[in-house]
Amino acid sequence: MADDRTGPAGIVLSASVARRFYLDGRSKVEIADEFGLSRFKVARLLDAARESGLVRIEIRHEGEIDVESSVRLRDRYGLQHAVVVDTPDDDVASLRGHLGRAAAQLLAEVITPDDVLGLAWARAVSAMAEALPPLPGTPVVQLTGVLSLPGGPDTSVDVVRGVARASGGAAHVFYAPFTVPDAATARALRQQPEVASAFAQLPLVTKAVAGVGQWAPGQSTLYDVVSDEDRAALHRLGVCADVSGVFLSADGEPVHAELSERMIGISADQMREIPEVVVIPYGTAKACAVRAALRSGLVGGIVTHTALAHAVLEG
Amino acid sequence: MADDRTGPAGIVLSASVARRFYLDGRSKVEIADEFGLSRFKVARLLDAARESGLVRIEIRHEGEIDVESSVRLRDRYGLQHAVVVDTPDDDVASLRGHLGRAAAQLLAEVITPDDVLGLAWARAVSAMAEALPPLPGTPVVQLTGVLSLPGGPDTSVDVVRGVARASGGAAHVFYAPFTVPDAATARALRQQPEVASAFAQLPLVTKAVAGVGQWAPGQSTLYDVVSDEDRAALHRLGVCADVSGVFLSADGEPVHAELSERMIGISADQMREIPEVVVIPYGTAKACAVRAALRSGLVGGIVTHTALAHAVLEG
DNA sequence: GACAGGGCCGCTCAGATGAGCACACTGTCA
DNA sequence: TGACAGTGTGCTCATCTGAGCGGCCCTGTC
Repeated sequence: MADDRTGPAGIVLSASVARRFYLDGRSKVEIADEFGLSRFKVARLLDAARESGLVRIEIRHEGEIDVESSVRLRDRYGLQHAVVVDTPDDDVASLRGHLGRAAAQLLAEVITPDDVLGLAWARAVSAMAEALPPLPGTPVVQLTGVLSLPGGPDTSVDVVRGVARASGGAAHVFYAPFTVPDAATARALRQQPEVASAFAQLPLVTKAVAGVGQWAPGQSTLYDVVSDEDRAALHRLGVCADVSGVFLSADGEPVHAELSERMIGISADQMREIPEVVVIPYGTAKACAVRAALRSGLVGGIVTHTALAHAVLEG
Repeated sequence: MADDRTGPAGIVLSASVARRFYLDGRSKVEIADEFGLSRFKVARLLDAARESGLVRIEIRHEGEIDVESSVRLRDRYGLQHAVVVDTPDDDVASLRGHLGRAAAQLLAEVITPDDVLGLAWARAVSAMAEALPPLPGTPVVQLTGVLSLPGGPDTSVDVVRGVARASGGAAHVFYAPFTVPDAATARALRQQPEVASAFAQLPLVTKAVAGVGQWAPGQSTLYDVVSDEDRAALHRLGVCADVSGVFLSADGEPVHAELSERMIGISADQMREIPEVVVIPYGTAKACAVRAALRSGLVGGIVTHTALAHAVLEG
């Protein structure tokens, strides 16, 4: 008859004890003395209170960052950093701005004076570059050739130059297109001193930022500029995603395509050597490509929005 | 530049660590190993996370009991038990039923086979008695004379008898009115064997249940049955509350009135000797009387509803 | 380049804590 | 009455934890 933990007195006692422990920060010994219980009894009451839901602990951030999804992404894919921004995604330009700013904050936070930054070309990377505060003398390396879109934003060269100018570090840039008509031209371009010099920096790059495309119309800038034959060929090879020109199958395996021979940019092997590659994907349609990128092991960081994070996690 | 705790990476790291610690129950050492930090750093992150509101701990009960108010009442007045029922208070009969059931649960929970139960008369005490499960052979003692209301509920005798019958314990009852016309009659009644025998049990009573009245029209059954002169006399003496016929000033001091001489019931001194007296007040109008009762030190337990609890705490 | 100031970090050690064990009590059955 | 399973409680000891202290690095100044 003595004490039934589910009765009113038990509930109120548990709540009192829980309040003292969790909110007032008292030790269990103090609480035991105060209530005339043994410290073991206090421990059991507290366990029961958590078990029964009387004490609820929630981890929630008031700001823009969706910590729940961030942590889940980080844990699920063993990432170094994951930042999920809780922002409406109906307006793509605004969304890209939000992600760019979040990525800029992330980069500013994790970069050290010893880092060498690599930048691939993507619209989200441009957005990030615009929001980036001056970095501590960080050298910046261009990872991909120029994919010029009429009326589009800055080219990869412009972005790298801009970031390096602000940081005061060296800018390792090269003027070459991302794709060329044949492999021989690509080989010749790679021999050019400027290109070769930039590529020689690749092993030194410690942090890089890239976009993610899905191999489908409107989901990859690269997809949208290559020929129908190239599109079909990569489809046949099972390409699902491209990360700055590195093609991946749905399960994250790098796919070497003939098109790769005709591109001036970082390879899968080179990307693997970079300690942390941060990607900035957006749009729920890209969930499959993002999963491929995260599974590939090439990517160590992600900045995205809630809807895509959910799509990736629930798939 | 290294780690700014307010940046996205810092927030997500804090959230990860907090999740591991608070939700997964890992130790700080384990977490430190997992994240490559020192356990001190983990401790600081967790402190900062709580400080900043990233981790929120709330104590809340899903059921009828308002644990927040219960704990506050209990702490504020140093009570042994406080149970605040979160129930609408527009219908008095229904409210009394809720409080009666809660009080019955409380009593059933805290009573032991060694206890002797005293019952004063109040409508809420009747409601409690109706909801009370059989107690373990508990003797029951009547604390107050009979206040008969035409068409009212059971008298104090009926209530005591009913509870004792269910418990299988002795019923110490007496048939005498609560108030009589003069002090001499009261003294004579107290000499009667039946009354004297019941009163002789008073020092043995370990738990009692009573109502609380406020000395105002409609706020005290006693007020409503005594003469205008008595009402005025007690007003002049500064009486604010009556707890089963024990009169209290607003600051909780017992007030001895001439009327007390003409009553057959427990005195303030006798009540003080009872280890725990539980009161069951309701109606926000009684806030002042309840405060007086709780301050008096005569009362060790309270069962009430949220609105009155708030009124008492905020006054 | 030297140096003082300030903040951050990890170490030490005493105190707090939890897992596991032993014991007491209760109600049940033979 | 006595044996016994089940439950609740507190003890022991190894581990975990936090306050305080001192060292280290970074920064700004001369």
